[in-house]
Amino acid sequence: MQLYQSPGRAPITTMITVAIIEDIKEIKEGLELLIDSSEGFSCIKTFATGEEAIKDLPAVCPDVVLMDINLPGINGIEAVRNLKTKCPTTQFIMSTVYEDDENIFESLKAGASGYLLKKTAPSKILDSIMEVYHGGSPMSSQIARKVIASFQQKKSIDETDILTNREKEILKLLSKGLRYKEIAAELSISMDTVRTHTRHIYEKLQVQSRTEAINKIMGK
Amino acid sequence: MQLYQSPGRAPITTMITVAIIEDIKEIKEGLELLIDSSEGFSCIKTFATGEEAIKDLPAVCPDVVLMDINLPGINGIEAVRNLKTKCPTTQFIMSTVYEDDENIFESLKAGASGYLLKKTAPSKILDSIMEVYHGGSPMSSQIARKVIASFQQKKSIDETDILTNREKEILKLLSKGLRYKEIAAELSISMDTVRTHTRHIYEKLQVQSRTEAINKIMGK
DNA sequence: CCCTTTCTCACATCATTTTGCGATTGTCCC
DNA sequence: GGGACAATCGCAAAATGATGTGAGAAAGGG
Repeated sequence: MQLYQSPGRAPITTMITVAIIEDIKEIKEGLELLIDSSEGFSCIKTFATGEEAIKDLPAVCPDVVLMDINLPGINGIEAVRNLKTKCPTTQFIMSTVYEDDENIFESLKAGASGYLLKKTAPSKILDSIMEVYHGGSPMSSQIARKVIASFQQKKSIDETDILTNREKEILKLLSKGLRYKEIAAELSISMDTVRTHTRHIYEKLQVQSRTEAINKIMGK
Repeated sequence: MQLYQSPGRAPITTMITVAIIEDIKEIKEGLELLIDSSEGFSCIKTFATGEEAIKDLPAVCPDVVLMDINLPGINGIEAVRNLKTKCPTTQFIMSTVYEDDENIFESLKAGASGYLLKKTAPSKILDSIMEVYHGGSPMSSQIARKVIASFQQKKSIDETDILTNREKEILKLLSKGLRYKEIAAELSISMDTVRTHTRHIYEKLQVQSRTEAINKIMGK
């Protein structure tokens, strides 16, 4: 099946082993063909569901796994979370149609190293497998920007200029989960003053609860 | 100075304006020449120190800034932190000889969108400027991996095995700041059930408030 | 079949938070 | 001095959250 391998060539010593988890039959077989027909790559296993992968993938632990996110039953993110612990050296590349922030971050946290859109060109897919195998993290620069943006969201409390210093101080303590009476004790002021500051904070941030205020300032 | 621009060609309408902050004269002039001699790019300003840039860059706010990290006086990261607020639309690409984790993250947090090593080939530098200008985040996949690694250290809610799936679900909504009644509506269950789940969550996490629970699970 | 876990719901009570309306004291600036 | 703002405190009502107790239904394992 090595369509592009010249006959008589010395055996490839560094064959990259790949597994595919993908529920759509056509896509799965397309990827399998792409990989098996490319020199230096071998698709050693495919699965249609996360459950099957969790059951049988650890026995082989391929170099790279292409994991669909939208799977029936347990999704690809959960599958990676589970499998990454059993196959720590395996590199996981998520595959999805959506460029959804939540999924991107959850995937990365779950242990994925790369993130590809399904519309990605076949040659790019092979590049990405190579890249992740060699310690890189393939992702479009658009996705990289989202990842970076999540860093920048975390403006530390002090950068907000709409709150006074005292209000920032109160908000910090609020975010630590202290109660009004504890904050009052901490700052040696009355509980009513804490109430007043909190009210002002909420008004300025346009929220109506502690958690909302924290989320608004700290970023998600 | 447009070395590579064919004579008689129609004027470029979308010229990308670039500024360079770099204390080593040779490198600075090399970059300047590279940019000015490339079609579609214009180096409108260069600085040898962060102080000068902070003083005079806001007047021009170029599309892209190449910022050296190791500058005398205030370093490139501080300079970006300062300049990004004054020129929010300007994209900053950090330039450095070291692939240092700490610097990478601090730069990104400060507002940089890309990260290049000084050994990067000239053509790649131009590519990166284009990329960052078009909303991407150019970085080597090695650096991307480091960025991703920092994500994986953050335990996500789902990794807690002491909570049931339903409880995790409730906690996610709690962390978004929703009220009990809103959570109940969201999950189509009664408010009392939300209360019960919340109580169990608190018992398992050994906390006694929403904020404490969030802090405990989300980590610092 | 029994036991455990999970998810569900109810009633009740107390604590805490959120919100409304005032008010006093400084400080800084025009 | 007048005005704007920041920080402090008080009272009080309404809303929400936290906690105790109990309990039924469904699922899964031994």
